[in-house]
Amino acid sequence: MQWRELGDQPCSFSRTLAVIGDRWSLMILRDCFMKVRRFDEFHDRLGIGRPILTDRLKKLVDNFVLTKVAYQQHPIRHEYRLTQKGLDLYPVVMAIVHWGDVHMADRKGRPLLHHHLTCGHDFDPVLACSECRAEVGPREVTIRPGPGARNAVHLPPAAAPAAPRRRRVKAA
Amino acid sequence: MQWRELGDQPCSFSRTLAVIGDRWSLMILRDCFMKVRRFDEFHDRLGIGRPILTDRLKKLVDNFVLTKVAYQQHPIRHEYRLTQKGLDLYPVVMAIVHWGDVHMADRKGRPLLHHHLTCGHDFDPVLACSECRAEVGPREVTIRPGPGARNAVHLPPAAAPAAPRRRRVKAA
DNA sequence: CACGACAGTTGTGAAATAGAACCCTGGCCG
DNA sequence: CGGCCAGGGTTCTATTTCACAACTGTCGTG
Repeated sequence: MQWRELGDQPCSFSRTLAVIGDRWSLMILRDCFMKVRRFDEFHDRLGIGRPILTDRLKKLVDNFVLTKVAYQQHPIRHEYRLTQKGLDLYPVVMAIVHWGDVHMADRKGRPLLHHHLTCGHDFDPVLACSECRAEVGPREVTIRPGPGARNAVHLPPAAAPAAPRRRRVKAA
Repeated sequence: MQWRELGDQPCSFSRTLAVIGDRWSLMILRDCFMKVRRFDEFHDRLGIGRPILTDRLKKLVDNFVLTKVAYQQHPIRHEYRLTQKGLDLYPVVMAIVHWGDVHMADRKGRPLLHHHLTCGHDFDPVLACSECRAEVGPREVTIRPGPGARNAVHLPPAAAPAAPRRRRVKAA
């Protein structure tokens, strides 16, 4: 399977990866949330090759995650800003950062602290249920096909009992 | 910058990407959360080349995201299971899925629904503050260096006022 | 009018990938 | 007891993508 086929799957995860699922797109987005906006600034901070940066920025703009805004005429210069669609990636970025904080920090601790202006505390991002606000873990969730399901390929065995695990151990 | 250098940066985001930041690792993880465990099952569902699958599974095992468990002797066969470190990636996966649900679903709607067993409702994952439980958006958060910071490279201009944006428009 | 800032484009060689084919272990089947 | 099958890989090659360096072009300024 190639990159471009990913976006055609009936799976929100694949479709998202088709847009932001490569190393540089995600690094660019991280910087976007840190108020980085200009080509050279991305280039300097990321240590990325210019052609790749051009390509990724273009893809993100084409997918409406970023938008190009002129910040001056003479010569015309643009900066890249997050759209609402891009801003909505904040939970993804925060979840990734938090996992790194917990599992990949060195002895000295996490490189950054996040401060919640609304409540005034340093905080960790938590995955919560939109209905009951409790923290949600993988064990407390089941999935079933939604209106956009096209087939059962992406459902787990538990939700698709028609395809039981055929193990060839002793029985069967 | 190459892949392997990513993990050395003083940035939780980069370090996380060094472990899970490629297309196939993330797709494998998605399937892990859907109870997929075996080599051939990953292979069939993902449409991935066997050599790449071998490589990615090995990397995930080396990074303690997955662990290899024998499920039978004679011949010995293993399955891949999420470790706690791997299970902790649930918020990342859910955040990605949710973004896809909101922004990449086709007319028919989202392919999967998530049901929270604890409260009994279908739900959306929400990024909440660990301290006040309110939903958190990018505008309500500031960041500052933590104990593991090595330099200011990864801080935004707002948090590193020593490096003001030098724009060369009219003034300056 | 040379120089520097910004924002790219064009090359070229090095690395990663896709896809098919092959290998190994050990049951099971006739 | 020879062949076949399943599971889980490894080897091989052609293609794609990437990294890195150099070059282009527009202005504005000294």
